[in-house]
Amino acid sequence: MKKETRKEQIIQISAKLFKDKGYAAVSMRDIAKELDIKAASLYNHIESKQDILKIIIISLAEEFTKRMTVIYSSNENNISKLHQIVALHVDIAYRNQYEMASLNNNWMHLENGITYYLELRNSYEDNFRAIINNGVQSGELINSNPEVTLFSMLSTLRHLYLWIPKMEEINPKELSDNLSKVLINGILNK
Amino acid sequence: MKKETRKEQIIQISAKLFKDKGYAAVSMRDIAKELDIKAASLYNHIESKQDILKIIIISLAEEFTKRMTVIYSSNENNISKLHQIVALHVDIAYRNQYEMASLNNNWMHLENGITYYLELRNSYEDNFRAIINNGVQSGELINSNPEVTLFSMLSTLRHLYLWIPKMEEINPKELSDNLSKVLINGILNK
DNA sequence: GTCTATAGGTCGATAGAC
DNA sequence: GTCTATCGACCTATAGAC
Repeated sequence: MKKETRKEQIIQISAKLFKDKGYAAVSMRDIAKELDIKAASLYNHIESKQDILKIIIISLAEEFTKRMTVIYSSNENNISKLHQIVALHVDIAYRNQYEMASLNNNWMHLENGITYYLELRNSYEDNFRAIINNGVQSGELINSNPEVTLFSMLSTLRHLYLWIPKMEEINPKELSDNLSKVLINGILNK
Repeated sequence: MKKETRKEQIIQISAKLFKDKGYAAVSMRDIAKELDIKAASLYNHIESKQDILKIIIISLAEEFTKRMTVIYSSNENNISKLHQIVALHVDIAYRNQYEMASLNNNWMHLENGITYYLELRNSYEDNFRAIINNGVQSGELINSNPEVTLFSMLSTLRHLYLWIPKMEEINPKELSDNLSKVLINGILNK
């Protein structure tokens, strides 16, 4: 197990604080206090408070977009792709509970990098939308409003991080299977 | 049509700004500028910045909890109650797009009133959970993990306000019907 | 890599004139 | 009901000693 660098510690504790109070309400003194150092010392490891936020959000957004592209480009059927999207979100949410909050709620505080973030998010959503539309066209999915289906699935998947801590008795595999059933069987044309 | 008081203007513009940037990132000067007055003038109409947040959140949380109690206590079957919950959220989301953001993302900044808010939210969630559990017991709903069903529905319904502005071509009735189909048919035991 | 000290700015809120 | 002026607290970030 590799030892965690000071920089990694700062990123991690910041993500936790950003989740609890939001980017703007967390001060450099708050972050430093959690690490038992003074705020000025943080600047030996990171460039600025903005720098911390950017690292948290962009690295996670890039992972989502890359893995979505892989799913979209595969040769599976569209129902199978939707199952894989659910599994993707469950996997990332379990390993990045704090970071997910910034992705959802703090991206508007990005100064440099907000355009790039929005490009990543749009690419992700476009692929998701295309899979749903293809599923409707092929008859795999019922012909209801695709935007509503997209919105419903995305809202659930993006906020998994809020509920995972409350569902301690369930493991990632079970959650993924259970969610797939709830989210997808409802839109199957059977 | 009753004329909007200055206080109502302040609440409304604050809710909009809180949605865009979050409570902590909005200053009294920001709010005042939108109304073309100085920040000091705001204090003739409201007590404090906290006061504004409390009014936004508590009034909306009370409406949710009251109307959920009515649904829960009615003599309809559980599927019908779930349809009514969807309609309730669609109705409130259309009329309170900005306020919904504070309910979801700014409640942790409440100083006085956070306990009351959490009581209202817990009461709401408990009634929702009971309807799902009753539906499972009666055989109306499939026997999957009720917490996952609750989480999935709540995540979608609580974030309607993010998508309503993007779905201009759909009206509230259509959205409610469409969402009911997507959310509920998936958990019907058929 | 941590500290103290501090620059330069913004914050919420109040006092008091008009 | 609005304004100007201002207080004291807190903010991010830097300089420079150790």
